[in-house]
Amino acid sequence: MARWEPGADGRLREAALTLFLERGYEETTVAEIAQRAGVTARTYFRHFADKREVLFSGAEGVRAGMAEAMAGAPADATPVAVAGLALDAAAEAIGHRRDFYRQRQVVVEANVELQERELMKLAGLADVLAAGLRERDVPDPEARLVAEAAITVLRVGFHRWVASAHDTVDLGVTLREVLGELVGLRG
Amino acid sequence: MARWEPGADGRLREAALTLFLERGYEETTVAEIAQRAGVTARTYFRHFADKREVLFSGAEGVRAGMAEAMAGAPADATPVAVAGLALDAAAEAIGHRRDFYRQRQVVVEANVELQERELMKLAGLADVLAAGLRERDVPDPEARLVAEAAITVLRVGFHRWVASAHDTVDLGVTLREVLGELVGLRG
DNA sequence: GTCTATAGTGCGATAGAC
DNA sequence: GTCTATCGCACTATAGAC
Repeated sequence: MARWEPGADGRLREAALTLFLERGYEETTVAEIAQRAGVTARTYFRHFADKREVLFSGAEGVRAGMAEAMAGAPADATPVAVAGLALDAAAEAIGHRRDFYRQRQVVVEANVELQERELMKLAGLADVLAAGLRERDVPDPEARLVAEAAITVLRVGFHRWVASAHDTVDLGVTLREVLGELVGLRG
Repeated sequence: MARWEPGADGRLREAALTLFLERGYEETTVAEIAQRAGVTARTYFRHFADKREVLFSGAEGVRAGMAEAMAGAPADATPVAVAGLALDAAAEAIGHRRDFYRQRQVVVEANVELQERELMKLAGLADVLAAGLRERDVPDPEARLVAEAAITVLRVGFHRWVASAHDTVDLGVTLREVLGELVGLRG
């Protein structure tokens, strides 16, 4: 038998979400999460930079998907069209686990620290988008604005999607709808 | 002579910004800020909910200004026009102290925790905007989208403004420019 | 105004995989 | 032997409880 069971990372994530749902984020200590996952608190902090990060480690996959989608977009695509493809990729990375994100959302909405981290992760995605647009020679004032606008679409659309009463709602479709509404805005 | 000097609040704010600029946010303890302001750490936490909040207490004035501007907007104004008036009010509350916000920005950009709090304050302003639009009978999916889009304008425009090399740039003008760019976006 | 719990860090030791 | 994941302990500062 191995000295330790493999997959500490996944066990910690699952233990954390379960405990946060049962007793709340603040009322759960890192030591308790670690114990439930069969490791020590010191190991928790080796996997996650801080207590909150256990709920947000999925963002890396989204970043990668968006960057790849932008790099592969047609050369003549407009900035907004490129952002649309990046949003499609985000939907691809997120949209197949609505149950998980609904549970996670309950925890996040109950705690300000977690909301802060969520916004920071979204800001990081905006940076990825802006960098991807600049890579395609979109000049910086416009690249920044389109990137931030696309993240607004992601935030608003994601919220509609997790709050929706129907399982059948597709995240990708929702994001495209919101993007259409945004570019349709008039003063 | 009074038992304590008046304006502990203002002294704490000033002491905090000075120390954060000199030695960095993380390297400064609450006890040091309190000592420089002539109070105890306990008093610091009576004035500010946590260590970070000392840099963000100005947000309340912005909230109030935006809410008032929206309530006073013409009855036939479009949602985007109402958001524009709210942005004008935000510029009014912020724009006259560019030096302060430039210094503050140096501190915030050097620390992730502070960036998280900043994003949370902006999200709070989005809530104010959405509520103000709903008050004017703008239905909720649109109210939310316009509110979040306006905060995108505020974020992008504020950043251009503090980063500008010229003292003469006006925040209100900048926000109007960015709002125009956003509603001008096409797919 | 003091006391305490918890988050988070640094470092050395350990045990297995390769 | 090297590399990696873990433990265990000592330690500081925040933040809240008493």
